[in-house]
Amino acid sequence: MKRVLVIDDEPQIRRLLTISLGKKDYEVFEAPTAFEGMQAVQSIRPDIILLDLGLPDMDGSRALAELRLWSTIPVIILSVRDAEADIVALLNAGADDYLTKPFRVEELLARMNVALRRLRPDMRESVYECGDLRIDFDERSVSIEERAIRLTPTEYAILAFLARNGGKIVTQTRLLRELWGPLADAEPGSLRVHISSLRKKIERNPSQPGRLITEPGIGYRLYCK
Amino acid sequence: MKRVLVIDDEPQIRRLLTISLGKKDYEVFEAPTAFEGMQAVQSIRPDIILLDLGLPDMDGSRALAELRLWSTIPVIILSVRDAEADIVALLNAGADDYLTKPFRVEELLARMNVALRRLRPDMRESVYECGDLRIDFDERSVSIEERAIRLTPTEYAILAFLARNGGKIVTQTRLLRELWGPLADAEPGSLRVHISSLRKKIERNPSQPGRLITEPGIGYRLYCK
DNA sequence: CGCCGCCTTAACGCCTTCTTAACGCCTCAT
DNA sequence: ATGAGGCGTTAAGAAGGCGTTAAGGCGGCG
Repeated sequence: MKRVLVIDDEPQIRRLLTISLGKKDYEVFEAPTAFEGMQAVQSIRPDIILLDLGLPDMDGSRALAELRLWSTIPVIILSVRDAEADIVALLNAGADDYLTKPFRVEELLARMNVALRRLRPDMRESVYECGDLRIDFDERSVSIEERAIRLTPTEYAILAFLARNGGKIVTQTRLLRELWGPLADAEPGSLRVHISSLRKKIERNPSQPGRLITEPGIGYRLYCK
Repeated sequence: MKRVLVIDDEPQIRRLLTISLGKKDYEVFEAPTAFEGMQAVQSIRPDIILLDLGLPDMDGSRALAELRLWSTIPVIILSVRDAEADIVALLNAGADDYLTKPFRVEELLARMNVALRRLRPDMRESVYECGDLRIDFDERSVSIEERAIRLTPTEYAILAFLARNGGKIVTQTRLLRELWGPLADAEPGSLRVHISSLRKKIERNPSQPGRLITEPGIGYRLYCK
């Protein structure tokens, strides 16, 4: 569910966008003036902005320039003007796209997707953190108290799987299947060895685990202090 | 100085683009067919691609789909077709923009800037610097303590790819795909040799790497001191 | 044609990682 | 109390990954 802010002074355009975007998993917010639009950006924190150029109170390019002083939210310009100079100026001022009215709704949606798609990598949080233990799934790195821990592939796989299950109990069979695939007839013995060596690396006192907890007869879970 | 690959079968379009983009700090490469284009992406490693839809040997959307299997290089579609369905399909298939021929050159340049601007920040930096190691992506040159290092094309490709991934672990398979393309059945053995000779050039003590770190069982990463 | 630089392949040895087996501890049920 | 089974630990062996070197092939260039 993405939030989109429509800044346009024509009520019928806002209505059209509210309806058509509302059907497509967007939460739509409206602002009739640039001034109210700027305020709305602050309070609403939209994921993307649709900005009309013909606003009564402020030139669209001025509004965009001001916005770009402090925000990198994607902005798509909607305008009746089709002059190349306008388009170039707005795109260089930081707009992400420029559509000429009357625009086609499906195309607008596709172009909104493009603008949002390029944003993903920075937005995505892919770290597990719990006490002083930290797992960065992107970097594939593990650290305790800021100190990096070296794990073997299997050890990392176990820890990552338990972390992804967020403290819930994971049965042995599920872990075995996760590590060696559903077909392999995996030995529980091998798993026990990996658990042991993993504990040596992430537990203060490996003989009394504080994180990697055994649930007797069931499996294991990652306890978050 | 950015590299742009123009894939279009009409010589006059290629000529027009080569001239007008050449004036604007672009190094222009041309390919008349989708097939040659895909090969050129491999060898040239452009920063952005302009793709015509009306290619003789392959449908443009097919070409884009294949490219997107392994690459995220920005692609702008150039086409005579103006049907909404086409535009939406291409944008959803991973295109970054869509311009209808005849297009306006200034607008194209502005839209190319937008596409390049949206890249991850670390991707569009033209130099990588870390300790005494310095990589200039524009010049394709590498230096340590101000001393220039001579690297072979493959060595440079490995180092540059690791640097662009900013210290994160890069899987062997990803590195192999990056170097020899997605189709090639690449030999890990060859990669190991290149890594070895690369280390001889950039490491103080190649037998105990301080920069180009091996992550056993996974891949490599460039460690920034 | 011969030289040179680059890439690939193969061989070998080292080292990490995984597996297996043995043993001891604990818990629980009989 | 005692035996059985689950679990943790350790050590040893096997397997495979990785680094290195040398040799051969390919293409560019004088």
